[in-house]
Order: sequence, then structure tokens, then C-alpha cells
Amino acid sequence: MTTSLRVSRIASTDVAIPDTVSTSGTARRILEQAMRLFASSGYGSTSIRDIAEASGVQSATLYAHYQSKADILAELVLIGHTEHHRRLRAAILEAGSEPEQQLAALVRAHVLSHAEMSMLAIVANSEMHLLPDDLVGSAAALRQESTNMMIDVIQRGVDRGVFDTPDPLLAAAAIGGMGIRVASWFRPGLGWTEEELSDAYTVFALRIVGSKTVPE
Amino acid sequence: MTTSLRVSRIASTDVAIPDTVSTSGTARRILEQAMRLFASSGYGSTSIRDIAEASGVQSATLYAHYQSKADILAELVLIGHTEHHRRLRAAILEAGSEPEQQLAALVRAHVLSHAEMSMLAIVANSEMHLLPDDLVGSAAALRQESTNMMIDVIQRGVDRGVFDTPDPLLAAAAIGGMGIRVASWFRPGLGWTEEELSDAYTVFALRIVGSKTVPE
DNA sequence: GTCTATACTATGATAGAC
DNA sequence: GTCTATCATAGTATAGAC
Repeated sequence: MTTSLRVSRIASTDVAIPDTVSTSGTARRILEQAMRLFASSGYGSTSIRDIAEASGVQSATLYAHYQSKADILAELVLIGHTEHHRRLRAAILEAGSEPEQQLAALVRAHVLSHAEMSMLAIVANSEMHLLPDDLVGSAAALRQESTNMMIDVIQRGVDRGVFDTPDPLLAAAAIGGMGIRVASWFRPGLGWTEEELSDAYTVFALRIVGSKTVPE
Repeated sequence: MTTSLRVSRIASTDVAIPDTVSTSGTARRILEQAMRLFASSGYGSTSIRDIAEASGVQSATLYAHYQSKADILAELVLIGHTEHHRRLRAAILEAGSEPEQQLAALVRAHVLSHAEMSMLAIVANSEMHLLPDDLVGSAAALRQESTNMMIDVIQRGVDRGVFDTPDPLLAAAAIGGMGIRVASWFRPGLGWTEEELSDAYTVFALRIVGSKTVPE
């Protein structure tokens, strides 16, 4: 058996952008193609002309829709963080009051977000640091809020005695990290559906925090 | 209280390169500064002139030491993967024959590797995909071997009945992922030593695989 | 090995016609 | 909104003196 050793930073080829994004026409195509190119080649190695060619327009046309290359990245990073945060927030609102339910809902939303919109997640996570300070603000705030949601739920479970872990911050870092990484390797057809994946990771998370009641 | 929202992709500022790398003098300085710049700004956004200036030489001098910008990245990626693989291999050799001991040793080495050499890990993991095919080969093979080590140990624990998890591949992905992510956020002075960090992650890993004997 | 100088190409962005 | 044409700069890499 031969295994390909070609290294990509993302397994998925799906250029999914959330339905909540109303951008359409050329601007939409630019966004999608920039996302695809940023994910595969990186922001710094992707030129305005690359994006234009992939979008089927001349490079000058890009500037009728976005002020600069950095602005395109900024919009993608904001879309990614907004959608991720929206999903976590919705999940916790529907989860009931038990810490186990809340953590399960958060992890499910976190993992599904990274599995269903891998490309957007890769760009939002891996290229965000290249944005100039003035373009990064809102996304960074959303990111911090999402992290806090996870920490708070774990802390509450520990306080109530239903979780058993000495350091909620470390548990949150581990759970967050394993979910973020999903965007790099997951794609449909590997043998798991998105549901099976998120169910498995939910069990992992509940085990990490030492939950007394872990589903199987 | 005010929290800075500035986003960096790496918390550590330590330009550590493994002792096993014998490169010295100007070539060493080039390697270190390229690593620092690739980690903070990305390969595509770092120019030959940036690396030269940071290394205290003219840009033409770089070519007396490396054939191209891609060759500098290739060397860093190979160093990173070689050191990581070396540590995992050493860990498992010293671990005894029990799956719990072996998994603990692997996770400890994996996490310490990403905590002690964060910058190298970020470059090796995040920029590897930018290498042309002919420069990526050995590193990709080492990566696959490291992954297999983790999977094999978990599978063996399941087969022996000391681990309880339905899918060793998913468990390995989760454990590997949470460790890789450490390189992004960990730095000395946050409140955990590298030892405390790796101990905590070892417990997480043993919990993830459903080990019957988890240390506390 | 390191420098100065430079070739050649690619880059982000703008001007102005349609 | 989209095009052609273009500017100004920055990019990788090389030549040749010391």
C-alpha cells in the first residue's frame, strides 16, 4: 500500500461561507476565491492578481469591491469568528442548565463549525495574525468571548462538583485546541460523518473535564 | 481591567533550535532569524531582505549559505520534524511495555516539544504546506511515523483492554491536536511550568482513551 | 564569505475610458 | 462595475570585486 506524503494544510475543498453572509455577485466570488487561495497558499503568498484571475475579473476590479488585500482578509476573518461565536452562543442558549449539557453543546458547535467550514476556519485562525491592528479588533473580541464561554462552563461544572479537573483553563485550552485542529484534517469521506466526529469529541471533552456522567 | 486584543500567532519569543543542529556562525543566525520572522509574519510575507537585515548581513550573503528562501524554510521544517520524531522515539523506548506508560511518555514528549520549541513547531506545522514538493519529502515521512506511533500505542491499549475508546484514530487526532496547539499559546510565565503543562495533558490523554488507571 | 551593484519580475494600487 | 494601461516599489536572485 502506498500513502501519499504530499502535505496540504487543509483536507477539505469545500468553499462554504455561512448563509448569514449576504454578499453576492462578484464580491462574493472574490471572497470565496480569496478564502480558497489564502487557505492553500497563505495570505502572503497570494497576490491580488491570483485572486482576480480565480474570480474571473481583472485585478483593478477587485478595488471596486474591497479597499485592499488586507480588507479582504479582514472580512474573511471577521465572518469566521462571527459565525463561530454565533454558533457557540446559540448552542449554550439551547442547552439547558446542566454543565454537562452545556459543555456538550459547546463542543458540538465548536467541532461542527471547524468541520463544516474548515476553509473559513483555517483562514480565520491561521492568517488572522497578519492583519494590521486596526482591522483585527472585532474578531479578536469575539475570539476572547468564545474562549470565556468554554472556561466559564467548565468552571461552573467544577464548582458544582459534576466535573473533576484541577485547572479549568488548561482543560479549556486542550478542548479548544483539539477542536480547532479538526479544520486541518477533516473532510467528508474519511469514514466519519460530521455528527460522528462531534459526538466523539464531545465524549473526549467530557472525559477531559472528569465528568461523572459521560455518554457512550 | 484592560486586556490587550492584539493577536499574535505565537506567545513565545524564544528562538530555541535543538542542540543536535550543528549549524553555526552566519548560517545559524540566518536560520534563527528566518524562524523568528516566518513564525511571526509567515513565509510569504517575509522577504529575503528582511531575513538578511535581521541576521546582520546583506541579502546577497544569504545565498552563500542557502540556495533559496524555500531552502531555508525546508531546513527549518526538517529540523522541527526530526527533533519531534526523535523525542517521541526516545520517549517510547524508555517507557516500558504498558500502554499507559507508553501513551504517557508520548504525550509528555509531544507536549514538551511544542512548549519548549514553540517557534520551531509553529514554523514546521504552519508553513510546511508552502514548500515545493521536492523539499517536503523527509519531513512528511517523519510526520507520518510520529502519527503512527501514537495510533499504534492507543490501538494496543484497546486490544489489551486497558483503554476504552471506540476509535483509536480519532483519539489520536484529538490528543495530537491539543498538543500541537500548545505551541500557539504557551509561554513561560503564564502560571504553568512545562512540566505541569505536560503532566496535565498526559492526564487529559489518558482520560480521552478511557484508561482504567489515570494518575491524579 | 561578504560586499556593492544590478537584472529581471512580481507586487499592490491608481487613473481614466467605457 | 469592469476594463486597459500604468506607476512606484519591492521581490528573488545573480555577477563580480575584494
